[in-house]
Amino acid sequence: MSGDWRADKRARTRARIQEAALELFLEQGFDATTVARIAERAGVSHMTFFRYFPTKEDVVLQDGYDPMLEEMIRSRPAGEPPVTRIRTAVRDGLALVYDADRDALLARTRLLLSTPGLRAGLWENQEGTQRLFERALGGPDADGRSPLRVRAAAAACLAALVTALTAWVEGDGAEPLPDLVDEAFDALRAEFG
Amino acid sequence: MSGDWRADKRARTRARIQEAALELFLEQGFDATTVARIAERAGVSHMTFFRYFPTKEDVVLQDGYDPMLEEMIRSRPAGEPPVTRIRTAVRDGLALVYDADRDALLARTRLLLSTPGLRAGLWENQEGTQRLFERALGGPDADGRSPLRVRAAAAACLAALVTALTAWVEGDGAEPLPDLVDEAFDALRAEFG
DNA sequence: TTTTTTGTGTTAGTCAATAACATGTTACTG
DNA sequence: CAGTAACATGTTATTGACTAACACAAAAAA
Repeated sequence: MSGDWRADKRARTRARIQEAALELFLEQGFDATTVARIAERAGVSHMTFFRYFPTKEDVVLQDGYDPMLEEMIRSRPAGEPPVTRIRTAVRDGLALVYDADRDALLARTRLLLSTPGLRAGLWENQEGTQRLFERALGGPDADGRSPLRVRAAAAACLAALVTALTAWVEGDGAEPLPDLVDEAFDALRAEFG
Repeated sequence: MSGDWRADKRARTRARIQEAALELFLEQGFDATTVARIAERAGVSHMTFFRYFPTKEDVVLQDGYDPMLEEMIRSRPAGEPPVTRIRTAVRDGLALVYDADRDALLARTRLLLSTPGLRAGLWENQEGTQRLFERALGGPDADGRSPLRVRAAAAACLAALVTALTAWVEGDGAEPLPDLVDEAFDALRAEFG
């Protein structure tokens, strides 16, 4: 088989570029770091960089959390109200990353939220997450929910998630992230109930 | 006084650039239109373009709706629940633009939502709108609402607004926009109640 | 009139992103 | 094993957004 070999190498090159980029971004800031410099540190040419990541922003934006989130939503009891399933899955999924990698998550999220260019890309990137929520809301037990209703609820869940992340970063990670997620979802229940 | 004369001329130049840009964007698409071409049609140099708009995206993104929205929120009865005030203000404010300028609003919104670069900038731009909602929620009668709760609710309102706009564009403007805003807010009440 | 302010143009530059083409390296095939 | 196809990477050149430096003109203020 050939794929194994190549896929492995590809994955390693990809990781090397991503690490080099994150280091440089944290050292000098996103805007002050050129793609050429990242490529240099990763030991590749700037063209190779763009073959792995379509834009400079994507090096930071691509997190692979969606599959895990989807799994966590699926594993929730079927009877639960959809929004609750999403809420719990988000809280517990984030808790996993939080426990394993708190500091890295904090640094990356701070970078993401404090750099205008990256913030903008964030929402673009989370279109995937929104559709994931829509599937959870409009799936099997979508009792008469209109598409608009499904989308509005999914967008609100995403808003809660991002709000929690923002508050977490602004408090410098003092409060436990999962608690903030809970608070954000509670806020929507209280305000829209 | 000097300012009057100058301010007028500035405003006219600004409007000329914005019109030229919108025309070209609708004719050829956002990406296919260069700043140089916009400047040419507006009769200015490309440097002048950037003196009026910091980025190419800002020509489309800058709508001046926030002051009107703020006024409409303020003019709501004080006893009303904050989310209802926002909801009504958004619906009625949008209805004003809708009645006066439906086709232009549709074209501009479609352009905004269908161009990746502009979509990304949308959220960045609406940070102002979100803070406006936060003022409405956390203002005088913020009975024990935590900052996080205020922000989560404001973000959800914004999500409802954008969801309604998206649905409106996707349906090619068939449904009246104000109705969609109502539906989106109803969805949140139903889903989070 | 002189001086300063303000708006604009010109020119030259940086940097992200794309395209075209060359090269080396690994995998298949006879 | 020779040869060829497939793939990853590099080199070079180009476009286009955006910035900085400096020059110039016209109107405002002195």
